[in-house]
Amino acid sequence: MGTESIRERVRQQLAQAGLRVTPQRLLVMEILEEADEHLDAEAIYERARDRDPRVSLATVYRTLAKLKEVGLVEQRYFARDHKREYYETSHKEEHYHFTCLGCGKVIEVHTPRIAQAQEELSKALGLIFTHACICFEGFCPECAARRQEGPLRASPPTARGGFPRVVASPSVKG
Amino acid sequence: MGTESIRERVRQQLAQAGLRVTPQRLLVMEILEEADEHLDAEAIYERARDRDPRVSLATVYRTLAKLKEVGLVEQRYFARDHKREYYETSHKEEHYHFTCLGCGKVIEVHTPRIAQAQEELSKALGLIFTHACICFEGFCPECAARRQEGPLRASPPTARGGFPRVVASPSVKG
DNA sequence: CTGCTAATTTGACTGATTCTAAAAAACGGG
DNA sequence: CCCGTTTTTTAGAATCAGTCAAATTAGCAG
Repeated sequence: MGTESIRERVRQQLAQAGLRVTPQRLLVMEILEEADEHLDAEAIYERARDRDPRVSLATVYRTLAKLKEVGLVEQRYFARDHKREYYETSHKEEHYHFTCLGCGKVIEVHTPRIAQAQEELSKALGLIFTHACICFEGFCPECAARRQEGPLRASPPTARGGFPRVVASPSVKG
Repeated sequence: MGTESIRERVRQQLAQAGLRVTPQRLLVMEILEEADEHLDAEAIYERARDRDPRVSLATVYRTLAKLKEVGLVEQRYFARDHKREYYETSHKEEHYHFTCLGCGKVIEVHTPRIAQAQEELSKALGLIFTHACICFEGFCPECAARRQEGPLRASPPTARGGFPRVVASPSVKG
């Protein structure tokens, strides 16, 4: 799937959502689609500016807000560095995020338990769930193993400029 | 249980954690113990200052960080207004938080599913979970009912000065 | 082409949290 | 009870992600 077809699809999605199709919006969506990691506004801004100087940070923020509003992207928070908003496109299946405190890598995990919890709580207490913010942290198998030997310094490489890669993992069946 | 016995217990807890016992720390812990709601640093600061002017906001922040470090208090984020850190003492049983978008109230919910998810994921993927950040939002039964009639304005009373009460709820069995 | 409207830009602003350097207070030994 | 050492507190300045505002620009209907 080349850049052109991404642009074309995004163009349709934007139009369908009743949003104007602007170069900036296309660019932001394109960057998010291409990314294999979770990006924050600043990272998106940097990448966008490289390709088209007619983008400002404020526009990236506003664009992300719009895209989120119409459901094209989703906002995430990670346990560490909870104050930064990360974004990903929302076409992927339901998943949650696990941040490794050793290496900083973000692992996507799949489990039906969260949805199950919501259903049960909804039924038992009459609550209506509209949104959940779920994130986990701990150690990935590699870092856990390394922890056996020397005591691990708990300070992960706080990815400034080098954002943690996202790793998908098989799901756990309910 | 009077104020004195709280102070005495906290005094021991602090000493046991290897922390110096200062009036400010006792006061912060006391305020948290007495609170029936989740407080942020500023709210704690205001209450502390009323009782003892020798407290600064910076100290409240640093004290909370210390207390969290040794496990006496826990930090929470709520879905909306995720930029604010809320605190509660950590002697309560495992629970999660549900924020009502209608009235702003925070409901404590109990479910074994989250722990179950962590166990399963841990077993399946070799991950070690050390911490999780879980919060839900949606509508409480009352606000959900009200939503049937008129379309609900989704802007909840963003508790400045009046923080949402915490309501405990029965747990859902596994 | 003209004008209307929504979108963008730049730069200033906000507000929660953290840092800094100097002053004060707590602990342990004498 | 007093002292010296070490930690803590203080007040104010700094930081940093995110937001807002005024002026500018672009898209599109007529």
